[in-house]
Amino acid sequence: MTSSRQTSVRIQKDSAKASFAEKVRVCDYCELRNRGFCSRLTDAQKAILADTARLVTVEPNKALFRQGDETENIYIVRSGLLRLYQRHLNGRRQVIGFAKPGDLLLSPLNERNEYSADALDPVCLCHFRRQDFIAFFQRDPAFSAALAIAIHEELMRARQQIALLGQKRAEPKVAQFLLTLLESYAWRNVEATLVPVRVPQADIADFLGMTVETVNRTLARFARDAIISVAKRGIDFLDLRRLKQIAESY
Amino acid sequence: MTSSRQTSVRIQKDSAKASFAEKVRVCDYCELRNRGFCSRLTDAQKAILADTARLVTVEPNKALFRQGDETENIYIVRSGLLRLYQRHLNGRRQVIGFAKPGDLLLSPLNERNEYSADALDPVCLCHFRRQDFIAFFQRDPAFSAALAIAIHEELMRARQQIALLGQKRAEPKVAQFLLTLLESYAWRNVEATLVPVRVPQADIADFLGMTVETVNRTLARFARDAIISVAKRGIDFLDLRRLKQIAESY
DNA sequence: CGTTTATTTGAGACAACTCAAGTTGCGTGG
DNA sequence: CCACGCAACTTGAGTTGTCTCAAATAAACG
Repeated sequence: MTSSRQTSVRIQKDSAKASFAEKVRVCDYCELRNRGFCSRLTDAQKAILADTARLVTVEPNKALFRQGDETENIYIVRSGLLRLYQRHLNGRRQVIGFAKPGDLLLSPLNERNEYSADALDPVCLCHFRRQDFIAFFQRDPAFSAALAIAIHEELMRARQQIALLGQKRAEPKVAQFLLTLLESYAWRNVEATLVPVRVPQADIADFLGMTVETVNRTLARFARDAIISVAKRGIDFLDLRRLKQIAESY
Repeated sequence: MTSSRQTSVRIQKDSAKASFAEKVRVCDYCELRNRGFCSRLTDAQKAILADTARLVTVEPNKALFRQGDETENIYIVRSGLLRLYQRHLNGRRQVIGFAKPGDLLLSPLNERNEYSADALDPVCLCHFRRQDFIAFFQRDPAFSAALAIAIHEELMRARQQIALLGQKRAEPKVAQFLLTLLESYAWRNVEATLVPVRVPQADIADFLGMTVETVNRTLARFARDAIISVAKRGIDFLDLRRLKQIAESY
């Protein structure tokens, strides 16, 4: 169980004051314009959204927002990785996922945050006032369709995790988790075999519903068998074929 | 693992041939007009939907549709209970939920069914051609908003299940499952303490990621401790307070 | 009434958990 | 620059809950 951390978000004012044309250019430069949620929007829609967008950065291990707080903002991740988690009545922490570039955080359909989010590494995000988002949502049918699709994709990811948690043995769980993690970094380079962040083992444990010790021993076994290699900067995938085998083993 | 069952759906022609006014009346009589997905629609929207709606019934233990097939229809459950499940590469079956009256089955956003559905008891549903649904979806922004909300609710239910599966011990899992099941029958009568269907233990096991034997032993323990009482017709809840205690125990 | 399917029970194995102790890495302050 | 403290990671030993395998009811179905 992690102790509660202080929220620390830095808003970049320059972006807030930029002219319309400049803001559109911010989107132009963004490598995500054709990835994730943004890719579903037309240029016109992007321009309108950019008009109300602000940039924020979050330092590693700091909170972006907390479960239960009023949902003031909706976020789109530009870079970095965040852990998303819920806390349950008995105090147990359930990590519900990891947000990567292109992901939409929080839904305008909720008044309060369904989950907390903290940064695992330096994170940069666009954010929008929920009210603006709702207004846009009600005005533009194509936009609400895009949102429906985004939520639907999140639903399918949640189902993936259900399949993962339904597994009984530790090795397939960890293997599948590692593969999913790699996938989320492979959208640029198909041959990528490096995940460039260190995901705390405690987070993996709370994601997969196991103890830290078991996660650790499983990772150690994978490392000993030269399937992966864990370094300070992240995880190297040495034997993808074998890892996939393990992931699919019952 | 259940053997594959034959799809057997009976379409009620009389409804298909009913006049516009009569169809609206079908909605009027439906006790679900203010529950679930339908409750989010205006009378005008309901009338348009009813225009393309057909009624179907499914016998117990028969399939309504199968994972991977082309999504021709979208369904709304009127009565009965269905199990929804996916089959994974290794052959494992993951029950992803149980559909109750008012629930929307399948998304027009998918070309193919994400999951299979079979009836646990006699089931009656409204169904719509996916194409009609999409057309409506694109034409009416308020309708796509309603759909987004429906998908979002499904997402939150999926997160509930994630929390459930994240649990390590068997008793809290089964207890929480039972409470959720009861809840889905308590929308009319708050004091309801009876679930009037027999959910096969194999389905519970594949839902919770445990074996039939463990599910059985856990249920037996609950019954021995007079927390529940399992009969042919369903489950009686004798000690809700105790069950909630167990559900929240770590 | 025989055949199939679902539930129940037992005994034993084993994987994951608990508890406890050590190690490593890293930032802070002397 | 080193000493210190804290948090994350690692390792070991022992326990236990769940799974596996096997077999005996009990129900459902034609």
